[in-house]
Amino acid sequence: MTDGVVERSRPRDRILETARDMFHKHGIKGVGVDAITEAAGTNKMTLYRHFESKDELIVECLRANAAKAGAMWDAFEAEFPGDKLAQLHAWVRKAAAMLNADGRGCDMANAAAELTEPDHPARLVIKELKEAQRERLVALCRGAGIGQAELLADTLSLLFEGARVSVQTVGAEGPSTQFVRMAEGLIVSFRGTAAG
Amino acid sequence: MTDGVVERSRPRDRILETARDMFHKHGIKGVGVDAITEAAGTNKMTLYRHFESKDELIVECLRANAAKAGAMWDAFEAEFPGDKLAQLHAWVRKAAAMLNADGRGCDMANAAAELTEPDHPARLVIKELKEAQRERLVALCRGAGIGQAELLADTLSLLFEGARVSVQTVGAEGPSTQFVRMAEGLIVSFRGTAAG
DNA sequence: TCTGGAAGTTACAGACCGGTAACACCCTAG
DNA sequence: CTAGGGTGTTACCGGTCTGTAACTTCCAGA
Repeated sequence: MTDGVVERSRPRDRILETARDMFHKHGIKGVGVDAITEAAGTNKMTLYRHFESKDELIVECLRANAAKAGAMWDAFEAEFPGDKLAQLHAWVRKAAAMLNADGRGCDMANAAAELTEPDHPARLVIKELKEAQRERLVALCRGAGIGQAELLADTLSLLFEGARVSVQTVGAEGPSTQFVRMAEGLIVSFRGTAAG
Repeated sequence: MTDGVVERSRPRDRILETARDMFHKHGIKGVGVDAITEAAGTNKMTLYRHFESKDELIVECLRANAAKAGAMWDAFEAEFPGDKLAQLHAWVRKAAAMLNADGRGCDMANAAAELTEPDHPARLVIKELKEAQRERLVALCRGAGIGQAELLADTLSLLFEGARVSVQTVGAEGPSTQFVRMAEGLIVSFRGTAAG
């Protein structure tokens, strides 16, 4: 499992990585700090030497997720330099792959569902990342020469978000199976009305 | 607040209604049975006389949500008898209204995010309701004379689901503002290719 | 070799959790 | 009037939660 992480790395990194994994699988309120530290091969005191509270650990985990997502966008640019349309199609493929990865939805969305306090520190991070992802998608659509770039980006964004919660509720054999078809169809449709 | 509910009704009904409200606002794991019974103007013993466990209470709350959703569909049929296309547009309007109701997403989806155990009794109820809703939407699309009824229903379904999590993460001023425009556009587009 | 800081260990505090036992009460149906 | 079921009250159980204190161990760098 996470033994590879446990083996050789700093306790802080092991805790962060283990917490990300366990929060993803079991939810935030479904995992205690004791369970995290034990799975990370360390102990609670060490956790509290590196993170001042569980809430801060949660925030750091979400930030780590954001960083990973950012790397994904960079990979699109690296694979298809300058070709924004190709990058957009790469995003569709990547999104579809995420749907089949496991039955769990987006960590950000799940965290938002669990952390209901309006002033919880995690909510700001969640909003920031989601807005950043939206801007990335808008930039791709605009760069691909699509007229109503914002509308297409928002539509694709909602579709993907919906597909992720769909796999979490009815499973991978539900409406989410049509995601690629929907997304590609929308891109074609929006490209056809580029002058709009 | 819920005082209207507390005033004159059976303890079981008060508990159920109060639990629905509190689960919706604060999440399932964010509310204890003590808080529910206190808000419902009763006590824990009475709760456990009517529900054998918190899990059963959760399931009953979700079933009550399902019943309420069913009533919504019936209202569409009552308002536009036989006119499936009008009912479909009514669904779009109703969905948009839900987005602006409060910052919380779908109770079913949120519950699925929180209750990660694969054999949790609530997961079955969630899946059943989501599938029932999908069938209702497919029936509406088919009845409206749309060729690819399943595809349109799934697309609208994912859009709505995505919009609900979007308001929960970035707020009501995010991509979800475009929901009606997207949905109406899709309906027009699918009607245009009815022969498909 | 010595030292200082990071990490591990054990125990604990205080709160909350879901769930139960025992008992007093009240209100309605007969 | 009386009997009984639904309800309220109090106290409690065992477990888990976040977070802390005090102490020991280890290891790298000077």
